[in-house]
Amino acid sequence: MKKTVFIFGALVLALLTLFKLSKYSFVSGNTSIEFILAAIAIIFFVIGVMINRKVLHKNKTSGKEIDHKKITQLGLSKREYEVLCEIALGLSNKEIANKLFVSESTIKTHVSNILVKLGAKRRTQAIQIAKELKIISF
Amino acid sequence: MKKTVFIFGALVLALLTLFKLSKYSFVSGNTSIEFILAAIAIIFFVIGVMINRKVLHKNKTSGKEIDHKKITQLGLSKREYEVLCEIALGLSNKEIANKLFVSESTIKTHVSNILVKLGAKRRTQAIQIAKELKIISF
DNA sequence: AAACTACTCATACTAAAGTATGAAATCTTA
DNA sequence: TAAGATTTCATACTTTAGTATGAGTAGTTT
Repeated sequence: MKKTVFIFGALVLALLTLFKLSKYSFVSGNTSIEFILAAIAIIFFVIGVMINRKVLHKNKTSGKEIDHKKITQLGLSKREYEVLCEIALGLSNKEIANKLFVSESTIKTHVSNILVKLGAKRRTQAIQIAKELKIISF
Repeated sequence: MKKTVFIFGALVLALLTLFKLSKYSFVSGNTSIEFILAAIAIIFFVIGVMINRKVLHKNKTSGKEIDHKKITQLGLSKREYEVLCEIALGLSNKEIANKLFVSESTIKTHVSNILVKLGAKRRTQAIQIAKELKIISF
């Protein structure tokens, strides 16, 4: 809300400034009217883009931003979270082990811990839960 | 690409039209310069919003609309697609069997066919591929 | 130093997933 | 009706996933 007020304030200020500038250059005759018009067009084009981006940004939270707080709340360690991301990519335990340069049994340990912490019975369910908690990007 | 060219063409045309209008009104003195400036500001503001919306719209398709054509292209039957959706929800074969009132071996057969048709080795990978192909909602 | 946490690894086991093959019933389409 | 696709089910098998337990190492905190 504060940002919206600020943006509209800046918008009004820009408008008034351009009015004064246009009148001044109109009197002095130094600056061409085309330049003023082009400047206004560009400025308001940019303002339109920026405002629209901010508005649409709020509706785009789904599947993008990750809730890092929830990760620590669940007690997931760095390594466990890493493994969780690889699971979501569809890799097997052996493939994850090769990717992270550890043994498969290590990955199995991590996976077991992940399932307990997420309250999941299977890795596929863990993916679904992680999605709902917004702790993985998809 | 064609749309981009069209939009920029319209943009240039609008600019030129406003230039002529402003000069005409400047000579005749009927219309105030403020009105012209405000009109330019509003028009380019709207143009900025519209262009930005079109650009962002392409990135917002993720996780919403389902590509039904691709489902048939892959040769997935109704039942197989049903099973695929249940897999994505994190259910086990036995749970899917109970939900759809069939035996577990039937689900296994479906799953095997799904994996072949999607080119996946595991059900977790099938979920990932189905996501990328936009054939499941998530 | 001792306690704690995270990470690592192994072994042995159970459970689930996935493959291969064959077969029967249903439904659609030529 | 015959051919083809879909759905269903079973059995036997291999592979992967997941559990339980124990244990060693490294880094951090008290």
